[in-house]
Amino acid sequence: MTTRRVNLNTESVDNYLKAIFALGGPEEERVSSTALAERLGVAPASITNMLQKLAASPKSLVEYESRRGVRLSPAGRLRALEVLRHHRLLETFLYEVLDYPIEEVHDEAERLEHFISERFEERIDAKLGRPKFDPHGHCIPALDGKMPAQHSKSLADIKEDGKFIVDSVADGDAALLKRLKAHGIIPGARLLVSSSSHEEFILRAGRAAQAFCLPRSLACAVRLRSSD
Amino acid sequence: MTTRRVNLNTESVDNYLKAIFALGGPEEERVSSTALAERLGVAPASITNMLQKLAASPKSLVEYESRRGVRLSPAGRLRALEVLRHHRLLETFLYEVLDYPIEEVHDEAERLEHFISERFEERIDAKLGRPKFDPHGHCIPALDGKMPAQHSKSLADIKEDGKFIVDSVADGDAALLKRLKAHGIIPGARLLVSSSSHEEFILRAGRAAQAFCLPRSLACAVRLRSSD
DNA sequence: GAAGCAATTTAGGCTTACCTAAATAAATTA
DNA sequence: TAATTTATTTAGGTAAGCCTAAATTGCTTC
Repeated sequence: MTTRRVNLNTESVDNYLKAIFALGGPEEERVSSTALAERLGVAPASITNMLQKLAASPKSLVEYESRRGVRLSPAGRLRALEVLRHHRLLETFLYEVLDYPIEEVHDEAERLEHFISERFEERIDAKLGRPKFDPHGHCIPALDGKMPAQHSKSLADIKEDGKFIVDSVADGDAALLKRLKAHGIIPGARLLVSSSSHEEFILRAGRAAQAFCLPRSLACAVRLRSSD
Repeated sequence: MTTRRVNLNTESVDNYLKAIFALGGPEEERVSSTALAERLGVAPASITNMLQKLAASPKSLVEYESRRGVRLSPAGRLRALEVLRHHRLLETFLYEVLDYPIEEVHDEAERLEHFISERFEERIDAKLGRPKFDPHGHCIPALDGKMPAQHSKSLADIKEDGKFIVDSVADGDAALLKRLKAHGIIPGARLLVSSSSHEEFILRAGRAAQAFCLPRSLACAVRLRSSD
């Protein structure tokens, strides 16, 4: 029989919690092993194993029932938000203070988020003037885990042409991010959206910028809010 | 039989290389397993094990002969210096940009040095104006591993009373560092050294500062150069 | 209601970097 | 030189966090 205890303060556990948080969505629905396996790039069996250990641990971070998926417990949610806070503060810091190009902040933050101290977190937060948003337009959770409600909608859900403000852009795909930036599609920009076909959107930021064709499959990388 | 290959890009290997570099001294003498074990806080058998793997690896980072100690190869030395560069740049950055108290920079840098990218290194180096010394007065190795020769001497080797300039202070012992700072004993300070007994030194920085009694056992934490 | 299928879990392995205990080698002392 | 002490290495083991292959479970669908 396998051991029943885990050390909960590992990079690995943090990544599981982050993934459950992200996949659970705002409704915090149960997340399946398969979805987690895909997200974390790990075999489904490894997921089961880790979830069993996490659930069996005294400090319960997740609620897990065999074959019925996982959810974060309040403690797990708080931890996930702490890591997210680290991540987004780091991204902001790399962008604002160290002049990283936006498409490179994610990977660096992804590595460092696990290793910075509370003091480091506090100091960059102070240095940046307690920012509320990272350079992608994502909001930075407060120390107690609070985040203001989201009022943006995914470009993927836009049904008719119109004018919007870019709320945020996804940080995972560096190449896409670079192209979006090159066309002026950055948080806060005015954006003219027209749907050329079932395949793609045509986007134009400001009037100087060239039009940009974005396949619908990537449309979820851009979130919008109405332009007043 | 144990495996003959190691992944050389691990935090652990970096720490071994750093320790060998530090213990070898400027003459780069062979370092014993016991000394390494003590420095790294690990059982002697674990040292033997790791050294055998390191030595057997194709990319030879160390020269190791059974029961005769280890030395760094040129490649190992370069790697150790890269890590040392990371460490000292980070310390400088935490101190100058993030306003850390000097006694806290070491531990944070010790953790982060393994995870920052070349880009991060370059950016903090640029931000700091390509510094040559860290806040403890230690010189920062160049990208190619070069370091200017040291012209300081340990307080422990001082035989007669006199006036000196504080060259550097050791970074490992936070409590001591804090006390030294409180008495004005920081790199660049003028220092009056008198030897009260076989047990301790009496140190006075500037004339405002209070005298500070430092046990001889800790004297190696302070390095001096002559005051012109 | 049985067959087929996809998702999930169990079982058993591997690697890394540690550990302890026992064996061996080298150095010191009598 | 023989005996003792100390340093080092060998041998065998552990915990994490991953893996693959082989069950198993819980649906669908006929």
